[in-house]
Amino acid sequence: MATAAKPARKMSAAVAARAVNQGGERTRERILDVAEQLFSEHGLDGVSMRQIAARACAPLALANYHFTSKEGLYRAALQRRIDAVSAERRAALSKACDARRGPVSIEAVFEALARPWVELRSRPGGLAYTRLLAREAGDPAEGRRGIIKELLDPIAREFIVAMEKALPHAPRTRVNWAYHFFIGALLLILSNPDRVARLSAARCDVANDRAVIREIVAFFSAALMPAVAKTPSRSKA
Amino acid sequence: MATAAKPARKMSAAVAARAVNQGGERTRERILDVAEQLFSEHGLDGVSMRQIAARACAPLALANYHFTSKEGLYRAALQRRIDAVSAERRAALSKACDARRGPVSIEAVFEALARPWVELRSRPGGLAYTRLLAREAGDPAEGRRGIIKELLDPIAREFIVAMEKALPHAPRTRVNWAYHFFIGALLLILSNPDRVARLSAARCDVANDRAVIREIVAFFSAALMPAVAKTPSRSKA
DNA sequence: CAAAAGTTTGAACGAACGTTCAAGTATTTT
DNA sequence: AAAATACTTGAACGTTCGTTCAAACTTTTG
Repeated sequence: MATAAKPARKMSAAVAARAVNQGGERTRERILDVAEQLFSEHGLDGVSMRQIAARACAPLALANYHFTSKEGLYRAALQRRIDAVSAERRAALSKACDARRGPVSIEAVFEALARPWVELRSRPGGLAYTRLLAREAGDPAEGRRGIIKELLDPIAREFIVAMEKALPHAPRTRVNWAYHFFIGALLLILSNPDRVARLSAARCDVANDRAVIREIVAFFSAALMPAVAKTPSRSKA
Repeated sequence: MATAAKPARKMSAAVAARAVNQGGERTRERILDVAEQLFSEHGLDGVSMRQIAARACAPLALANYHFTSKEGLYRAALQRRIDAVSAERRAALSKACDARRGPVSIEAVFEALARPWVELRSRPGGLAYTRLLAREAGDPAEGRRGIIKELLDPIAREFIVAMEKALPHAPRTRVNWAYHFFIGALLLILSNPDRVARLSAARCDVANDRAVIREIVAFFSAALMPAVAKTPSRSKA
């Protein structure tokens, strides 16, 4: 029933591009843009289909035609960009793992974990998407919808494996905790950077992609690295 | 207007106890219990006043009589337990700071930060409350309501100061980031422990208060401790 | 005991909700 | 060109929403 509204089109590839752009594809994307924005700000239950349709300058019924239901639209908004980001993260991860230099660097793993998300913020619509996904990932009712489990759990396991590979002598338990601590820290920065800025004002430049990546990677690596390998840092000590 | 519904009662102290228990105070608390539970599960917009009233076995209008509005009920649920928890955290913090031994221990500060929250989960209704507050703290729209700013920002600043006192030689910026990373990690564990369990199964006993406190305190302390103080560990060097 | 204040109740208000439908236009296929 | 498919539209469906009101009941006050 959910697939009835969007059957795979059968057409010659030659005319596909024109048809896709002139057909319903564009307003469909516009609805997704608005849904991404509003859902990220107010959550699934905090926005109405009418608000989305109105801001997208589309009739209400069109949103249901394309996405079947409100939750269908929510899922579609979450799925739209996930493949691109996951591909970016996988590329960075395999680059970190298959490097010529034998040992896997934990810094490189953490960076592969964080950079695609952090830098997505400065791409058009990316900020809204990161907040949307961070909101869903932190939702206690997330398991009921199963979106995160479907979209993020597989790659999460890959990262945990990579972390264990980078830290072969560290206790598995600690590595697993480290992953969740890292995700928690990242989610907070993505979903509610305002509070970070409020409490730390000038000290934490939460809008600066490079600063955020540098700090979070350095911090979590330091927690896991053996003491000897730590750089003494340039503080007065 | 918001105060009109609940003027301070004038009565002799002798009969106060009986009156408070037999009067409206008990159903008021029952409504708050249900609101705490349902809001924590589904968020402010995911629950209706009718659902809350029905589960509390109270007529719908009574919830509005006691709390003026839906957001008033939401705020009241958040405010109900905050003072007790904050007092507990402040006590642990000042104990960590004013100890006879001169230097402040960063482990003690982190423990004062986390323990009251983690252990609150196993008290009646505490689990729901931690999720409720974690949900609010991670909400991008949190600033608009201002509840977190009012209830948690003051004590947050106290903890950041204590952390800086415990780590006088660490860069202030890093200490500030550390605070937010810690809060993010804690929020994720409190708000969505299901995913942690899903991904790490037996490895991370997220329901075990002592294990959670031990792991998070040890991990974040290790990240901030000067390299010299760390146990060398037997890794590849 | 009466007056006053505080609490409880059921019913109702208008507004907004998600979804559906039938009738339209545009595009693609045969 | 005709048939079929895809897309768009406005209107309406029935339901649920937060809030309000007036009339009860209960407790405290004088």
